[in-house]
Amino acid sequence: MLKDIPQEKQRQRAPSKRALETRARIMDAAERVFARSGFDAASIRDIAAEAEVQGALVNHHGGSKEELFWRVVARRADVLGDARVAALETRKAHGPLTVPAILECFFGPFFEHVDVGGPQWVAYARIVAFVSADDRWKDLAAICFDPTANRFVEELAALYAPQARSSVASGFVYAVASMLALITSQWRMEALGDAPINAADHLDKLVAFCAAGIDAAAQREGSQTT
Amino acid sequence: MLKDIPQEKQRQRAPSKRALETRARIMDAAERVFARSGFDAASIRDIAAEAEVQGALVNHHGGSKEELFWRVVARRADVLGDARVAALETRKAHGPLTVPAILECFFGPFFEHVDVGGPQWVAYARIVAFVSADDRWKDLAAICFDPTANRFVEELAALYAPQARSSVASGFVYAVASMLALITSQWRMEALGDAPINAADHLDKLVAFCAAGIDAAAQREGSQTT
DNA sequence: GTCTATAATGAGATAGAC
DNA sequence: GTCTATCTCATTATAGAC
Repeated sequence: MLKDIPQEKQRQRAPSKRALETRARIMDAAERVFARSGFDAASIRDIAAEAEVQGALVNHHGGSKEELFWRVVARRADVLGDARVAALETRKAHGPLTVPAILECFFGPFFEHVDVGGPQWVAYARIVAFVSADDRWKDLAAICFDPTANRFVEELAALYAPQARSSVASGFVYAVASMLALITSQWRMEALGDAPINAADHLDKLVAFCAAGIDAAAQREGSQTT
Repeated sequence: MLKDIPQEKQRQRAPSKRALETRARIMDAAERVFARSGFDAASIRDIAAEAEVQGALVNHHGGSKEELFWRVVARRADVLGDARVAALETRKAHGPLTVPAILECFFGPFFEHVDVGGPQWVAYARIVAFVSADDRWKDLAAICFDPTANRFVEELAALYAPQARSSVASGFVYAVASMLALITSQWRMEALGDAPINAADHLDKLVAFCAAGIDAAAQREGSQTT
């Protein structure tokens, strides 16, 4: 995926071990700072301070601020996209797919990474929410997210008549928006619901919400075939 | 609503007509610039240029950059919140409410304003998407959006058993996220769906998606009572 | 690969004339 | 209310020593 970053310079030699550690520390720091401040409010200085390195090193390892942002997003999008497609393949090998099953393959790897990877993956999720809400990152989203998204829309669309395809695509975008809302707006759900939230229930409820929604939207245009 | 803005200064005299026009022009310009750049990337200078006034006038009429942002959001949130609640009251007077009916009262006034008000309301919608995705505007969201949101969650929750309330609240947050996605990510739906989108169908599909989703999520916790 | 020092730019805000 | 001019500050990025 990194090869898709415009003007990505090809490195001539393998970086040293120390350089790799420094680089990883800078990427992680950038991820956290971008997550809490957004792209514009984040400064290279903040990132350098968070990584406990000098400012010039951030430019050295990450390139310009914008290149750094692309790298931060692409790094995890790669891993996550592969995990999602793998989950889909595995599920498919065990029997016919359903809408909830497909959504579980999309949401599941994400929440598993959040569970085991902790704050870094939550930070990534917040960044994805920023990227999705802002036209300015259209190209980034297209390169990093579209291949996986297209695959999932195709699997979903296969469950309905051809004329329902655009409804299914809309439903999938709503589902992604809902998933991101669960990450960024959990406090809001708790405030409106007058109760703290059981984390374990959340994924199930999200799947139930989106599966029913996609089915209802698709049924308006064509009948389910499986 | 403006009274809720911290440190809002009470004016001593009614502003002149010219001042009102200038002020409105500045607010509209700020709305457009904030919508396309977000808060941090927008500059007072950009806003002044967009409004065709001098930079100092923006500070004079809008206060600090952050105060200006609050004002821009609060101005429309007020109008929209009232329209939504009014739609709900009217509907309620004509018979028992349903989930789709409640959602239509929430979504409808918004899309009507977008239709008649055009670009300024679309700009507002994009700003709301930014506000919703960013923790930093929690207080702004709580003051401007929560009263209306609470009212709608209550009406929805009244259709289900008490223990379903937190599921209904989650579903409502998902619904709002989906509504914003329709504004900010329509291009994405069209790209994934391989077809341009019929604008008139969109509201219906959004309602169908969210109503089915809320019902499914709520049914996991309690049975519908009406 | 890492660091110090600094160049070059653009930001928000205000003082004070009209 | 409006405008000009400017203050003060923080930013990104790089040059060059080690």
